[in-house]
Amino acid sequence: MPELPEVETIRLGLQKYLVGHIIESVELRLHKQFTGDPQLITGAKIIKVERFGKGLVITLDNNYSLAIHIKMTGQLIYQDGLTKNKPLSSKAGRTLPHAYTHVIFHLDHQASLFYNDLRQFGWIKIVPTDKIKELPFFKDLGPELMPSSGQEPLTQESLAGLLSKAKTMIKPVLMDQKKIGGIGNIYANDALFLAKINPQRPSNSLSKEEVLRLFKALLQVLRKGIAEGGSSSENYVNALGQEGNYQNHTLVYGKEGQKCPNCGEIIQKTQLAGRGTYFCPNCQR
DNA sequence: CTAAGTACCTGTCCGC
DNA sequence: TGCGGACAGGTACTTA
Repeated sequence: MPELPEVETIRLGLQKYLVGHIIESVELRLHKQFTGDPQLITGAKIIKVERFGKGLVITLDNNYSLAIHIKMTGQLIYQDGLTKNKPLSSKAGRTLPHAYTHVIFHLDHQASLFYNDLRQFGWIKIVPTDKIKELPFFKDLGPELMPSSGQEPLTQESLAGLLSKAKTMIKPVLMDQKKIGGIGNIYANDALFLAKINPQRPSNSLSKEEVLRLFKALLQVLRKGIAEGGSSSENYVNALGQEGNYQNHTLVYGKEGQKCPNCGEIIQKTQLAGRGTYFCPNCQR
């Protein structure tokens, strides 16, 4: 879920609702996920919200930014007098704050941004805006297929180049954020299915044809994910606390024992590099 | 350097 | 019904 399409959906919502707001105070209910002195950002105005891979950057007007990674179960939910009337998904907790709300940004005009995180893996860091790219996650992040903020997109040629350099299984290579930004388990499974490539194939064994199919498949599943507002198979919700729809459109992810949409063969599940891996043994050889 | 394994958390689901 | 164990998107760190 929080892969490129989910984080992009959150970004679109935050960009729409947060920009122009002033941060009046920061309420830390659990300190461990937050780094930096909240005093540095109180009174600052939010200028823009960008996404780099699965990471978010909220830029303020005082040369500081908030760098955020929601990892597995983080949620960023905006509420004000108007959005409060829209019901939150039960995945967002129905009413905020609750036991898993660890940070609250109190904004002007009685608005709030809630950070919920059941598993507490995510992080929020206050960083000088010109130092964002020095943070380990952002510094090492590889190029991505669908940049949100004007970076150069990963081309078919550069994908072919980086895949040819890796000898390990193709699926973990796709999910390596240092090589390609934004792809996680759900979309890696579906893209490999769409490209008819077995997840265990050595990365450098793909033909030119296969790399092209994979490139197109990755774009297709990521676009579909964004169009469906992300995947809420676990607890992902968008910036208004509502669920996405991609979980109802997955090709093979989560479909162990069901029929392949292509050939009718039974979809199998296995474990690859520690992650659940779904594939059609007939279509993906 | 790469690559594999494990840690970080809490909840859910499945089998006994 | 109750309980232990496996598993769940994703990095970050340690070990080999």
